[in-house]
Amino acid sequence: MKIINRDYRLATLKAEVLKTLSHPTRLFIVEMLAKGEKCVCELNRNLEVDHSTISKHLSVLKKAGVVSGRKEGLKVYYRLEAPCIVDFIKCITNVIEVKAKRDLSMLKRRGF
Amino acid sequence: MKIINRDYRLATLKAEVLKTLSHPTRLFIVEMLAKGEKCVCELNRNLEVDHSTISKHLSVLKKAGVVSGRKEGLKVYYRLEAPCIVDFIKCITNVIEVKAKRDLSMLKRRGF
DNA sequence: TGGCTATGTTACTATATTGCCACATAGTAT
DNA sequence: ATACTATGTGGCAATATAGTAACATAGCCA
Repeated sequence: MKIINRDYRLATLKAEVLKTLSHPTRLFIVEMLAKGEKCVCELNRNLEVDHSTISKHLSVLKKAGVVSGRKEGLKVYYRLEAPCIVDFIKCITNVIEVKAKRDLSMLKRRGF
Repeated sequence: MKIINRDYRLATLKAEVLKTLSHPTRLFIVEMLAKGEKCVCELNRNLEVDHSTISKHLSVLKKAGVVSGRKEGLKVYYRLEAPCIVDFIKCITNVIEVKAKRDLSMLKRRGF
C-alpha cells in the first residue's frame, strides 16, 4: 500500500490507537479503568484469561498511550489516560443499537 | 477464552465495530464520508489500492453498521451511518497528541 | 535466606486479516 | 449485441495477532 497523502498517514496513526481498543479483553479493561484505577490483580480476577495474556494486553494499551501504570509495592496500578474514550464507546454502542433495530425491521419486512 | 459475564459479551460486540474502524484505509474512508456521501469511484481516486480491496473494506464497514450504500445507476454511494464517530476520532487524535508530548518530554528529561 | 505473590517476558502454535489477481455482475451507451 | 465503466466476489499467499506455558524478576515477610 503506497502512502498517498498526509491525511492517510494521520489515519494510520489513529488506526493504530483504535486497533488497541478493538479487542474484547482490552476494551473490557478500558471500561473497568474508566471506573477508576485498578491493579493488574483485580483485572485478573475479572477476566478468565492467563495473567500473561492480560499483561500483554496492558502493554499494548500502554504503548499506544491509552493507559498508564504506576508501581506501588508488589502491585502495578493502571489508569485510563484518555477519559474521552468513554464517550466514544457510547458512540460505538449507538452504532450497535441502530444496526440491531435496522436488522430487526428488515426481518419484519420480510415477514418474520 | 471463556465468556464470563454480560459486560464482557457487550465489550465483544463493541470491539467488533471498533475493529472495522481500526484499519488505515477504512478509517480514511470513514473520514472522507464524514464530509458527505461519496461513490466508490471517488474513494478509489483518493486511495492507491486495488478497487477490490476498497470494495471489501466497504463491505466490512457496512456489515458493522458504520456505513450504508445506495445504488444509483452504475454507481454506489456510501454514507456514514454514525456521525458521532467523527467526535470519537477527535478523541483518538487527542490520545496521539498527548502521547507525543509525553514521549518528547521524556526524551528531554534524559538529556536529548 | 527461602518462600510467596504480583507482574512481565519469551517462544511457540493456531487463527485471523490483508491485498492482489482474476473473474463475475450490472448498468449504460453505441 | 458489443463494449465500456463501476462495483462486488473467490481464492490464495503473506503477514499480523492472540493465547498459553514456562520462565524471569521484583517486592514482601517470616
